[in-house]
Amino acid sequence: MADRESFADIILPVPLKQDFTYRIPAYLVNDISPGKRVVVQFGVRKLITGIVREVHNRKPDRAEIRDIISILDETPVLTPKQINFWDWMADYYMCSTGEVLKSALPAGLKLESESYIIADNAFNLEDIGDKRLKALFSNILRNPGISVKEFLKIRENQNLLGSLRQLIDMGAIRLEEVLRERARIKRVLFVRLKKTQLTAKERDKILIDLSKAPKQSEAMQEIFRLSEIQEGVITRKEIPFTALTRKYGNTTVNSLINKNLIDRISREDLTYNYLTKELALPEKLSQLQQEVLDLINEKFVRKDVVLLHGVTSSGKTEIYIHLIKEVIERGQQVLYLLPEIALTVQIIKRLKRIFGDSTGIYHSRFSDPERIGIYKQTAGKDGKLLKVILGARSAIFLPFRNLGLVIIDEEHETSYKQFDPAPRYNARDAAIKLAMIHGAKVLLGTATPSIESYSNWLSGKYDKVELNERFGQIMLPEILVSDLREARKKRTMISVFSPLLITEIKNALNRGKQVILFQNRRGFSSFVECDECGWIPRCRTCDVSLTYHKYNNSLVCHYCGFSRVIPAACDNCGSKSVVTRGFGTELIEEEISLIFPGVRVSRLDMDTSRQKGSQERIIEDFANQKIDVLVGTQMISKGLDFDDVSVVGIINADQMINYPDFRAYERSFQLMEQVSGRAGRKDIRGKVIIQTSDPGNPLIQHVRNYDYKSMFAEQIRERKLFMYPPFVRMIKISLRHKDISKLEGFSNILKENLKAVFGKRVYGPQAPIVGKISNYHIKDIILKIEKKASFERARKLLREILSETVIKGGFQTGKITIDVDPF
DNA sequence: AGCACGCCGACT
DNA sequence: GTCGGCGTGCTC
Repeated sequence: MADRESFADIILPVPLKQDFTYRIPAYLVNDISPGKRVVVQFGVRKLITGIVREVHNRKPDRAEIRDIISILDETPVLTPKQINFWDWMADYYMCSTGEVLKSALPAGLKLESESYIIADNAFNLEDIGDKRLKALFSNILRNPGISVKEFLKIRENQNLLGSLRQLIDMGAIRLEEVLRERARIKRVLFVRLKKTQLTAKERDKILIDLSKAPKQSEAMQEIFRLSEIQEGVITRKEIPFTALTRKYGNTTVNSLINKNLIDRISREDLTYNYLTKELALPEKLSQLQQEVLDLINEKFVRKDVVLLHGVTSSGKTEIYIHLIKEVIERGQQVLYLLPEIALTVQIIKRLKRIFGDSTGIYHSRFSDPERIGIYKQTAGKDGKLLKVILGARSAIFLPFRNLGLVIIDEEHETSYKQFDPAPRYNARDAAIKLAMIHGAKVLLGTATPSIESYSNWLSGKYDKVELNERFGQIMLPEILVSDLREARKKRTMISVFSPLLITEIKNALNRGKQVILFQNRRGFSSFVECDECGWIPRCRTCDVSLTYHKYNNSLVCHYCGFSRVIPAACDNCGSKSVVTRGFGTELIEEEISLIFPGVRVSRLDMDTSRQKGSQERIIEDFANQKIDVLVGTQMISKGLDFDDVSVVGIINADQMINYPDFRAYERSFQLMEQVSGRAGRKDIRGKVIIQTSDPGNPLIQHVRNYDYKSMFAEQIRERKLFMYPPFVRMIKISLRHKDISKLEGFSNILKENLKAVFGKRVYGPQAPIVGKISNYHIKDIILKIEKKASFERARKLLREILSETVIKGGFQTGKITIDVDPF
């Protein structure tokens, strides 16, 4: 080995921009390579895992360089393409590579040490003079091998760190860093024939030998049956151990093992990856679908990104399936992204039925071992290479070996954007970058394109294919508008329902059809108010009114979690008439069962689907006609196909349209069109009833006419006028401080410094809608950078100004977050 | 982000 | 006197 010292630049999971250079001890030099995980000491004692970026001989110019403690991987967990992708993400979304690491790796691959208290048994308790320390030490002796965290917990988090320090100084105890145990991977047992292949002759001999043990012979025949038989030759296959023991008993199977006929092996439990034994062929495409598929392939020759604009229920998924098939037949991998809420059992089953075990599912509801399994198999480890990955936004971080196609379904969905913590990335945009790194193609699918993607087509950056017919010529539902103002004036409202909606619900139920009611707000009501003086209970530490939750009769702050029981009387005037205002899904559900007694009504929102499997259960019950009316938030708008829904009611369209955000208009259109798409199937034309106080609103007309183009034209005019995307790129800088005057002072200094460079591109500082959260006051500054200007340069300048201003402006106690392309 | 250190006010 | 709150600085 070379006599020069070796070093490695390590990416550590901390929000610091640089890598950290450690020395590679001689005994590790041959094993280390970029992309592997290593254990290093960081700070005073903490041990953490980092990722090797580069191995080199350049000795850093600093006094202390620590050694790498150990290498965790035999083969890299990270490909060079991933490191490239991480760097891009950190740069574009203005965070550290370490923060990307935190989001990107499944939890089980990120180890952190914990401190354990080790008592010196030789130490004499009586040597401690201080009574308190003595008590503490004897407490430690009673809890051998306890972690500091645990110990603090049993001592009810009293601040004992100082006292522990004293005990360490006198030599009574010491702390030991222990890496948290790796995520335990479940293993399952299999048996298989001892020999790889058996001829018919060998098989018969075995059975003759076993003739005196009928039970064993029977089991052996079963094993033959479950193996692969071709022209009399038996090729061994792995057969679940428990399946055999259950049938033939433990001793029988063990005897076969002892007779050296079969082997028992243990494998990682990959049950989540097996499913269908029999694979189905993709459905035959309609002529129109086939034309669209051909067109997409044609467009891919010239453009890397194609937008598939297809109305709801036009059979986009089937087109995806055919496209996926083509790509994997070329030996490449496919990433199929869906918003979390659309990743339902329905779509998973559909894909697994076609692509079987080569399909991997990756999203937050899966356990850590499962995710690690998918992670490894995306790279082709564990003896298996996944071809199709169906996943939510974090699936973009998987170690693809040879990505050929990325499908981003429901590309307009806002949930592709990660809000907190950093990196605040948009998985749609990041996936396009990922595809570029791999030289892969991208298909964006949606019934209601985002304004950004549609204008990217107009500008020639993307290409576009349209699909304007629903599959099987089902008609788009008829959309009716119900004027709430008029109904209120005439006093014909029944609770929150207009007479038109009530009539349509009644008709549908009488015909044995189902109803979906959409309200994009969960809970019972949004807040309570004193009818006498107008007093509204608010959160003490956040600048919001408290939300009423009926099930536990409490008022809750949705920002910090503070809750109190609902007051019997007004805090302000003492009046007993404290009433609820606004409403959510919970109230609608209750009203329906009051107005239509005996009707089976259920609710699908975050509150009812928090438990694992409950979402699936509700959807299944509705699909199986066990529910008549389903009330839901936007969760019901995605990827669900029901055959017997004839009426969809949008309870309050104004709430969406008037939301103070520049995307509210676009978003309302998308939501209403998507929800409408749930109505009408085989035989009947569905009906959608939109309740609004503003029936003349052009947006309502566009929704009615399924007129995307007019909506787009109108919206793009406004975006241009008021300088919003896609004409500019925005960066939101959020400043938070407990001291409002410090916050105001600093935000003004920052604004001035930014203006000196960015001029009129700086907007704010302005308090957001919720101006205070958990006692932290908030101010936002927005930068709007024109499309034609260099965004890279803008980010660089911003970084410089920020670090300079923070140091000079005394804002070290404040918090700053940066959100690029915010929502 | 954690974590340790060090400086000040509130209690036994 | 000491506890513990929080501001400050550092991490190869």
